[in-house]
Amino acid sequence: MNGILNDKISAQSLVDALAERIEAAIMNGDLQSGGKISEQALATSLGVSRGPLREAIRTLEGRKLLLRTPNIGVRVASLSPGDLCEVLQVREALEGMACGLAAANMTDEELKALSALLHQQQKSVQGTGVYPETMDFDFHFRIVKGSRNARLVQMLCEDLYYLLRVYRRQSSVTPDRTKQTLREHRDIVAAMTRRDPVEAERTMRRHIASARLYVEEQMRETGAGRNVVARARKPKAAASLAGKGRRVASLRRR
Amino acid sequence: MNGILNDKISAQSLVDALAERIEAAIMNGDLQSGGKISEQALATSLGVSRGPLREAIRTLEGRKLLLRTPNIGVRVASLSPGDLCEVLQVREALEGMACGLAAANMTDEELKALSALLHQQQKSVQGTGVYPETMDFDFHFRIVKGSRNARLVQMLCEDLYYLLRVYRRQSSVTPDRTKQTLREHRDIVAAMTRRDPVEAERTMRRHIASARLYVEEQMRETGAGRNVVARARKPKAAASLAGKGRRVASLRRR
DNA sequence: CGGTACTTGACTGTAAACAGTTTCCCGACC
DNA sequence: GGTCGGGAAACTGTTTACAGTCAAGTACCG
Repeated sequence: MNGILNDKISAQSLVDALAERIEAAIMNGDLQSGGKISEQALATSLGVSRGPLREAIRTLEGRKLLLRTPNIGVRVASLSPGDLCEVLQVREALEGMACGLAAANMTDEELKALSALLHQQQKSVQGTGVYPETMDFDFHFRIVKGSRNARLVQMLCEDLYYLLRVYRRQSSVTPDRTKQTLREHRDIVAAMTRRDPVEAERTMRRHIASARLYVEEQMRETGAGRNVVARARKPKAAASLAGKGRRVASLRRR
Repeated sequence: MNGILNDKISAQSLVDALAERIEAAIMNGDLQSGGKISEQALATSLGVSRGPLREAIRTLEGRKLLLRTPNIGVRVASLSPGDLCEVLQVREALEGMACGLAAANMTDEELKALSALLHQQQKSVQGTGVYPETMDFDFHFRIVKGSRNARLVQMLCEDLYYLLRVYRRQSSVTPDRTKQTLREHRDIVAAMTRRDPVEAERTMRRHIASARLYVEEQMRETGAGRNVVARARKPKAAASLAGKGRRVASLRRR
């Protein structure tokens, strides 16, 4: 049974492994957002049967990464700029709360480490003019975990961050707000170091709100900002998820 | 939309119907929280096969109503008071945000209707000393919808409210805070009527925080407040979910 | 009498076949 | 030539069957 599919580790159940792979495929762009997915084709392509695949789809459906229309099929969610704004509002509320809690609950060591990370970011910016995305992720991740609220952590890190990463993929709107981001991060750390939950929440919310306002600005410029992503009907994105080597599956005729 | 939670129609697919029924069974207490459930037994009991049932379970798993341990089984989530506090913190953040948005985005008519609902609550309290739970739900529901943020609506109304209802079932901690609740509702409506988003958010957060503080108070009184609900190991809660009429299935020997 | 190992049983995880519905294409009719 | 109807293919939804794994109960040995 093993050897069949789990080449790496992670995901002790096939369903979880599938969910991860599909998620990755969406990130990669192997599965176009808005595109329809054929269960059969995807199953063959991944080298599994439809049972586990359907369960994996249900999982991702719960995370709003896939959308199902009864008797029609499943398609990859496409975030319009409007949707993105909604998500960012939610994130503002949640991560603001998280930051306030973190200001109260993080240990001094954790705060020191966070401060160190901030300095790294600054150094990276001075050197290359930009800093890696993972650093930003790490920054927010640490603060959220510092809230000591498991549910908050899960909602932010497992649900929202994924969505945002998908969006970043689909429309590479990576504005050059590096300098401002850095300034805002500094304010956040400052408030947290002062152990001031109210101010910590305020600065974090402002930080995220400024990202949202940027998107809204973009929306006003480029038309009403309803779906930028094509509402593709035909594409049938299923293919090209070449299973890890076996069964290349040259289906897809037509 | 119409009723409280349109449990009338909905569920065109078997999987969705199952998810709803299991959810209801958890509310009812037919499925004890913390209890283990057997796929096979539940499937027979509901008169369906394991495929759709497993998908329904995945769905509810995503909503944190069911927990799965690989190769062991699925059990109903049991919210400890600590968990409840976490959920209430999340709700405070989200619904605070929603209320602020609603103060800006609700129409005058909607505000007027909200105010009317508040008066109904007052009248009901004057008469019976208490007002129906549905009224409270309706109140919050309208405000959340008034935020005009679909994702916020979904997270609050489809995820959190269910969880809270499950909790209310499992430990009937229904404190008599009617009077205070009413006062807080009045403050909220007042702020919204003034179209003051900041104050609206603040009052709503205070409203939810006071519920959380009450729970924390209870926790301090009744021990450390780790799981009140028994970590039942044997119960095998599956039975007694008599299928929709057909196939009553008197399995369960042993 | 207690502990350990083995056997047995049930349940989860997975795959494949079956049934119902939708959609699309082609032909006939207006 | 266009439109409407019928039929076929494909896909989703569902059921059934099989294999692997875990847990508990029992028997045997120390």
